[in-house]
Amino acid sequence: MRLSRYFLPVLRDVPKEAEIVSHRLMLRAGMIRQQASGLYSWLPLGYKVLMKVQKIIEEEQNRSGAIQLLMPTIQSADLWRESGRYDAYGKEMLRIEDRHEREFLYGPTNEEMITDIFRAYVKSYKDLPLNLYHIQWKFRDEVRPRFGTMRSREFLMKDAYSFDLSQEDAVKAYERMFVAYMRTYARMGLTAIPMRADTGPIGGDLSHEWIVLADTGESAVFCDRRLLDKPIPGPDTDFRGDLRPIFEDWTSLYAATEEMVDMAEYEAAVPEEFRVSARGIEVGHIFYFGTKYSEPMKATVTGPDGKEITVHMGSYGIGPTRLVPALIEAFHDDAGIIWPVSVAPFEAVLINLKAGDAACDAACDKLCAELEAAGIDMLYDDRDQGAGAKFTTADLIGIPYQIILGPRGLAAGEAEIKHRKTGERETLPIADAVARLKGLIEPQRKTDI
RNA sequence: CGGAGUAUAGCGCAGCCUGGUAGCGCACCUGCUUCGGGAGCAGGGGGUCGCGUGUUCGAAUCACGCUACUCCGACCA
Repeated sequence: MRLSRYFLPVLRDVPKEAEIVSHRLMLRAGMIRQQASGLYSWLPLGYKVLMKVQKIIEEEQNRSGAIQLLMPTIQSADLWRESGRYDAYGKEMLRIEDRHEREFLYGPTNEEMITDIFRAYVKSYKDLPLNLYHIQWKFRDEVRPRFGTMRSREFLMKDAYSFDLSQEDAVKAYERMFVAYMRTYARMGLTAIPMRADTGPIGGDLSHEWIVLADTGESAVFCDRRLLDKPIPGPDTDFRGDLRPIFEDWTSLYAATEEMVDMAEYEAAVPEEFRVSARGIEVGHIFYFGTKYSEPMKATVTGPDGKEITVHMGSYGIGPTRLVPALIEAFHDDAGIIWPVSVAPFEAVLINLKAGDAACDAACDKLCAELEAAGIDMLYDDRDQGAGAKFTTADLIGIPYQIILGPRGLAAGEAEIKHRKTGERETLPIADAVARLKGLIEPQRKTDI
């Protein structure tokens, strides 16, 4: 992608409304634009990151056996009356009336709708277990939206729903999602710690949320330091097998958010040298809630003995529009964002130091074409601007590798690679640049960690 | 929902107290010179001063009302 032809409205000054670093950087890097309180447009660079995050989520959901579909944003009030949540949900739910004065709502979540789909088609125990998910915009009319897309009113959420014959089976479904979540965050380069959580208005009695440690996080958390370097289950994990040992391994060490923490229990469970008391950002939340929805909504299947069985359900949420700022909170420095390769909007940026110079343009055009042909997601800064402006932009938007070529290097037959994360620079023959960048980038794509 | 605050060009701000017809930096456009860490010079374009009502000969400026947005607290992917 040639930057001169791209749409990247970077800001020199920080808009005054932005308080936390991720919000500031998303605005400065031209990733988002606020349209109203808690409502954002995703500009091309931001959207590209959002889609990379979404793709990783999809791949790991699919790997775990969940099946993707898509439900609408607008839902009928009648469905929510069946579960009793139409009245229970309160003002956070955006209620809408259509031209016929029928009542609708902009979905804050989809338990009712997925249960409706399930009960319409699934009649036999032989069709279980089943886990259906979608990635769709949600709306919750937050009292106080803030921190950019971290807490917006309209947000994208991956929500999965599991259906099982018994509590025992439902817990297995819960464990599959648990492992899928561990892998999802790891592929984005994030260290996210599963913590026992309050079940909130969704209800239920088994719940974990994943927390990324960050000073700007909204919740206080207490956990065992040994959770931070625990190895993540690999790509060969058998999701049809017994995941109990992995689940127990991860949940054996103490970790809880402020709503759930019992300080005496925490101090008893965690030796002092391993205690971590910090702030964190919630990036995912999973629940087992039994028959809370299947019971009132009559989601049943016929069992082997011919009797009706009310299914046990769980729901599993990750917010991609929150993960993007969470990633920035985790990965940035004074100069800007530092994307992990797996979610970077571009994997490398080619900086033409003297755009307009015929020889330099020709060499850069050729190198860029070769890098693209090698499968690298490239941004090509071909703008007619000073070198400083280009370096500043590249640093700000956080592209993992900068490959720098100018008249001086061209005369020597050399290009330079700058590693955004470490600041390290290496000079190498132009002819070696493609192989070198490929070698650096490919292992970091984490497509099969 | 309680408390505090802001609203003037795309962004950041000054002007308001003490009313006299709007300014600075960046960005943008043109030309020339530049080109390894946000280049220089010269010229240029762009504003219903959030909205409404009032006071006044005259309102960005004073008064009243409204709206939007932000921050702090109670709630949440």
